[in-house]
Amino acid sequence: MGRGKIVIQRIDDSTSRQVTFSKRRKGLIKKAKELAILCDAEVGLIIFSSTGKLYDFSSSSLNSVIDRYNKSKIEQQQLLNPTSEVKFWQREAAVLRQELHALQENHRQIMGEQLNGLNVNELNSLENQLEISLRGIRMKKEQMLTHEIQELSQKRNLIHQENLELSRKVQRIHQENVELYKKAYTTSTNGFTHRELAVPDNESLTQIRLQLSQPEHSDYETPPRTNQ
Amino acid sequence: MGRGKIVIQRIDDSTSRQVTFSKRRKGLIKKAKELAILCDAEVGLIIFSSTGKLYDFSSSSLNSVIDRYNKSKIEQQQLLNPTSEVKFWQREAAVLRQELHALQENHRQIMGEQLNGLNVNELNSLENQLEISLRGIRMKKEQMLTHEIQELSQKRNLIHQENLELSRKVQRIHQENVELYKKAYTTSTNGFTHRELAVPDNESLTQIRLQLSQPEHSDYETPPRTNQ
DNA sequence: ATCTATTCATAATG
DNA sequence: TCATTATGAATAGAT
Repeated sequence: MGRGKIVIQRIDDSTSRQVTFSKRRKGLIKKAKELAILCDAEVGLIIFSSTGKLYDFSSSSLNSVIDRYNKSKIEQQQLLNPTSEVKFWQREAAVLRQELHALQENHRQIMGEQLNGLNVNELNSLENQLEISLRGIRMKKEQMLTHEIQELSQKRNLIHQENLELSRKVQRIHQENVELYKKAYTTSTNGFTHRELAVPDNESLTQIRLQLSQPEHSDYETPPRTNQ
Repeated sequence: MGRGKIVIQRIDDSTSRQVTFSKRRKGLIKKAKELAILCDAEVGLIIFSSTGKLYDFSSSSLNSVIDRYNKSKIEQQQLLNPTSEVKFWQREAAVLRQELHALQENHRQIMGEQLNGLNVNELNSLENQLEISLRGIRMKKEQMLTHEIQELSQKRNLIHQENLELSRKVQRIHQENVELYKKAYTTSTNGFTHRELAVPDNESLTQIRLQLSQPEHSDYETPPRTNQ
């Protein structure tokens, strides 16, 4: 790319060699930078000119890239030297790395962070996915509420039953008392006073019934939670 | 670069994020590779995908790049912590490294190893440089040869002079002998025989002269070398 | 995985 | 180093 085509071989003229070095070094570093950004890659580049001058570039820190390179090389050697256990865990790690990566990617999209690269279909699919999730969540919620309502209803019925029984009990006791009272009244010849055995009036009995049939209010403020 | 412009931020859609990661990772690694080759640089690249998978690239070995990086970082820390002696030597080393590098570059070019990147002007300049060097070398060589020739010439003259003097000496001795002979011949009345005093002929005298005028041959095989 | 309309990176140049 | 521009390369979006 230039005024003319060139063959790739050492440029003999030192001046034009230096000029070309300067231009191409700049271009190379630019492209390395772009690759790192565009493709989310980690890139390290080291250049020594023919006069020994050092130029370098790294998307992060060159030392860290070199460290990673060395580790990677060691890993590769270990893969060639197949100690089964080491190999197993390396594969395991590789698989996990992949999965993690895919998941992170998906998560970012779900969180609506990077929707730039998606077309309408993909956006629709993402929307549908989210709607399905939402529907599932709502269904679950409804189930839970329905269940809770049923439980409360049962509880209420139970309590109502108890209430009725208690009412009957009270009625019975009342009746008994009335009869005792009548008996005592008709046989008052022995001179005893019977203040303690006052006959309760109907109003009092009704109050007792009402208190029993009213459930405790606190039961509703902290409803029982179903797991999941 | 694509059907539409995109903003550089994390791609939310995981599928397209992965697709983009795959494409861009490939592109980035390709460009890192090209930079290393084209510019003679040392490059290390480490990529971890968002799922933790490791991908890497290095122009040499990632561990060596990381080591160099760590050393470089330690150096930088030491530079911030200015123990004067340490600092001094570090600067010294840096300067030397630079010089060494420049020199190596130059040397490679001079040796004609890598002329691909040079234009015609640069090639001309290199050619000129080499021609100047060559001219210098040739000049020096000529100087040396000229100097040697002069020396030899002087030597020859000297020897020729000696030769002439010796010739004259021989002539003189010959003359003396001739005269002695004549004297003896004319006064042979005492009965002595004079075999020992034979008069030498002209041919013999000439032979002696030639032998003296011819310089020793070995003098030429190991000529005297001027320093520098 | 493949294709292609677009945007982007950069080689060449001043 | 800085700015500009023509061109090839990378890649986003779609299939």
